[in-house]
Amino acid sequence: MNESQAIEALAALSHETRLRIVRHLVTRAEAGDSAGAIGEVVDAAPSKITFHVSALERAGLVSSERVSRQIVYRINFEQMGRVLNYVLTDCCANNATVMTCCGIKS
Amino acid sequence: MNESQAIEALAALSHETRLRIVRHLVTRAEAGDSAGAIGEVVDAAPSKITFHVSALERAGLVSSERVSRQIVYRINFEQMGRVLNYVLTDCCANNATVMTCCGIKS
DNA sequence: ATGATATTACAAGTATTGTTGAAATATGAA
DNA sequence: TTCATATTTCAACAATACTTGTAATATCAT
Repeated sequence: MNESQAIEALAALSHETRLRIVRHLVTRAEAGDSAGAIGEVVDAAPSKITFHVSALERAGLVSSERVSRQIVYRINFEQMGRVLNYVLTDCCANNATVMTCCGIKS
Repeated sequence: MNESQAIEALAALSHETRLRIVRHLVTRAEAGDSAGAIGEVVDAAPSKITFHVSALERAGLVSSERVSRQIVYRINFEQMGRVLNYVLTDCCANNATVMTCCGIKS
């Protein structure tokens, strides 16, 4: 993960609706969820879901797969971890205080 | 840390100049650095530094202290850790894959 | 007080991002 | 093919964020 990828991911995460989408998709894990179902959970119109979920997908935080009439979105756990690792390592130089406050032991 | 604080912090981190400022202040640690010195390192005009460093300060990621004619800025390591912890815990439910990709053992 | 230095505040303009509703596309069922 | 459902695309608009240069403020030294 390079700087511009990290910036895109951080920007994608810095929005209430998108954070709600992420949280919901995390609970769905491998099952994922359709745009329509996501829209009901986060209470947003279809075009809004497309807009925000596209931002998450561009950032690599979410993947999509068409399943018949629906498009199923899934969270990309690896990418979420990479973003956190980028901030921790490339920005904070694995600072001990940051790691402790982040809840990391070693 | 609540959701809106996390969103503000993530937004603050999702900008090239601000990320450069953070990286620089991390290397300076407790010593911190003045606005002018930061401006030279990240190659930005004074008003630009004020604008971006203010965003970081509003997000609690940086603190400031006047020392004679200069204002010294310091990174807030605790807050950096809290943001990462928020994403890891409140958004990713401490998912094992996320933790592994983030470089966390336990 | 005056002048020099460091920083911030402001205003104007530009750019980017987000919202909304309507039209277009894709898929499956009758 | 025709209809219904699911999603995307688009255009117009609103709201934020960023940049730039200039003026204002704060501090220190003379």
